[in-house]
Amino acid sequence: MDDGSSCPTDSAGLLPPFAGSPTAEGLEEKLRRVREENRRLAGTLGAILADRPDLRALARAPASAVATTRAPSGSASNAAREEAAGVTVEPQPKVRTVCARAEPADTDANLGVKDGYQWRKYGKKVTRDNPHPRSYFRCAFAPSCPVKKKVQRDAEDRSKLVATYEGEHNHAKSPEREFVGNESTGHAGSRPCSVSINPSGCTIRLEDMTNHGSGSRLDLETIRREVVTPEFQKLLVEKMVNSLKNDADFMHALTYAVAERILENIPARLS
DNA sequence: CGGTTTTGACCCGCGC
DNA sequence: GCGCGGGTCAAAACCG
Repeated sequence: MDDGSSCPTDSAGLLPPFAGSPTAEGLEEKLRRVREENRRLAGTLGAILADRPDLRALARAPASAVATTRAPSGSASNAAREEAAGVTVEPQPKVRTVCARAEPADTDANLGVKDGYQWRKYGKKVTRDNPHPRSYFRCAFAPSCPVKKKVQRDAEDRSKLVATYEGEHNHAKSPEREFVGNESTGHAGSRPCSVSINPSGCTIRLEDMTNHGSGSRLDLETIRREVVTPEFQKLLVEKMVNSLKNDADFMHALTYAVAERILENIPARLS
């Protein structure tokens, strides 16, 4: 799933898997049915895309430009907040895969704490198809939280990380880790920050607010009170929405996810 | 000293 | 039934 060429959510992902013994007649019959199905789907897709130039452009775009995952569904809003450092994401209710760029200094341990949640590593394993070890994480914020996360470097591209999330959090993000994300300083988690969103990179920059104004220093309690106010949160949400609206990559990923969701339902309607 | 990470051992599902 | 491989456990090591 590295460059998307083998991504199961490409055109091949529209085809249902087959089971049973692969006799020549059976395979020919399956091939014939697959071709018919593809013709029907192509026709339906063409009709859908006829009046949507943005989706047409997206359909032509390389799969690597959008997320690589198994059958996608659900809200794409998670995409924006996942993995602060240049990430393409597609969410899924139970299992979803996130691809991210790895900083050279990243270690297996700190790969687990970049998405706003607190992770506890409980295992490491070298798998057969990848020379890089796979790390296993559990959500450390709530002991009862069922979410697990697997992180492994891409077998061919060391700079690419693949994180697989299983389950959904049954709690809010850890407040202490909420501000983790300014990895260049490594101190953002313990300092009061302001939030600015970079529309081009889908990243949220956390700026030090301890030098607020001309030397006047805001104390932590003041900032905490400010941050939890509905006004601040509303402003933050509005800012995020505006930034995401202006982010072509995000909009492409979103429309791609919506298009795929629609296509998922087409075979059931036609049959 | 308590929490976290490491790592070898173990468990379990799956294919043959 | 057996072997393989992925996932998890748990004791030891490590770290702040």
